[in-house]
Amino acid sequence: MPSAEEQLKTIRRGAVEIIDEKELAALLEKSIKTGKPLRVKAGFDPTAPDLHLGHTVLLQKMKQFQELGHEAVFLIGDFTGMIGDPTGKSETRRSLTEGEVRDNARTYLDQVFKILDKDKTTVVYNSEWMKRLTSAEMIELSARYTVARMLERDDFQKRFRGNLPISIHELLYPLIQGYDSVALKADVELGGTDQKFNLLVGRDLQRAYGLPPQTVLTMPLLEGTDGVQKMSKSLGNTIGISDPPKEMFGKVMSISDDLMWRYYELLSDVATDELAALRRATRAGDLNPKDAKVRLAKELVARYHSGQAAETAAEEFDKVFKDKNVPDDMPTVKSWGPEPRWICKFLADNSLTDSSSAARRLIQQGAVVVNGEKIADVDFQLTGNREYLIKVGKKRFLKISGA
RNA sequence: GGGGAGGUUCCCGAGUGGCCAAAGGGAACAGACUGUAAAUCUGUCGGCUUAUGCCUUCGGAGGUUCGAAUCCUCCCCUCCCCA
Repeated sequence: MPSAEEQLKTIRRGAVEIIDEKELAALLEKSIKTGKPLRVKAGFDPTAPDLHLGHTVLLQKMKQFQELGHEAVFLIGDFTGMIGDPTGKSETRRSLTEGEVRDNARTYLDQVFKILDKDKTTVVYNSEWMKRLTSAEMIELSARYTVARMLERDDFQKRFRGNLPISIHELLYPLIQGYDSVALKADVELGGTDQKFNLLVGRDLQRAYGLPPQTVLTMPLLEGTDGVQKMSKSLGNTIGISDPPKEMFGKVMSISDDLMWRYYELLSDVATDELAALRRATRAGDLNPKDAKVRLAKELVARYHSGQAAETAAEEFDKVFKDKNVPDDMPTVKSWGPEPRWICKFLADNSLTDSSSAARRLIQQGAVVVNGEKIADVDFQLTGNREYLIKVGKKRFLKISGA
């Protein structure tokens, strides 16, 4: 096991806040001395079935703990999921049914082990202990926290002041999440910055139950491909971890350079020192930022697909965009009888464009290339029994194979 | 229960009888520039075989009118205030 100082360096990477870093250092020292790993907990709300890179920031941090020899406890908040985390919500969230929660939890686990080491991860469901908690115990738990402290939370406070409803069960959410830390005797809990309040409740409750308080480590919310807003499905700026290799590669390549470094820091396995070197080299002009980006894109594609898929995606990418060639694998349709076909309709029928009107506009914009020649005539006819290679914009290709 | 505001094209949002396929912004797409970068600039952005043309669209259903997103009736939904 590396020294406490070395471990801290890794742990600090990308972190927004560590409460309290001195405590954590002490925990690490102790763990080294006793040979007992720390229990590092992170809870996941099984409400979102589609994971994207934003969700993996925490997993990445968990993995680092794992590699340092600690115990990763992956908590599925199946019980709390039925409440719905009120964090950042301006209104009561719909509760999920048990079935929905179970299904979501399963997809989570399928994806999670692409990052975490399955053999070194403890998976727990908080329904395990929460379902057994008696009403009396629940009341006892509630007695350890006050309404005033709950209302310190920004979102609750705003709603309270704004005379918006706060259901009682929403107040229970942080309490239960905190109780999870009690039940698990967690040493460290990881969470996004938006989770800070909940994480701190865990600390308080552990103290209230006579346990040593956990260290809280918050990670930033990853910016989406636009580089500004947090990655979220509703903003359409996500890179999904089940995106196909080419798409994932392309999306990573199109992020800005600044964002690239952010992704490196939060998502990559490239060691912190090496990363700093990469950055220096780029700034000094010794390394083309594009090459740094390729490396990142390859790493991510390899993680969620395979090394082979990453290589292929990279090759295709250069082929299409750098050398402006055509990709190896592109959709192909068979040619037809002798009669000519109007290109606009053809493009629409083969979903290269949304409609023939759209195709017409694209032609007018000079975006349609047939067999290497830019088409200018919106009336262009494709002849039957002939081979064609059609390109629409930079990314859409279609091959018509001869008869 | 009472009072008020509102539902517009992918999203936000203007439009209150014809000049509206509907301002503006965002997203998206295309072109230029590049490192497929990002940023920027330009253009497109309901559909229709080719259109000073036709069709569909402004919560839903009817109605008034030569003509409605705009007026009327009923219905559905959302939000706010009071109780």
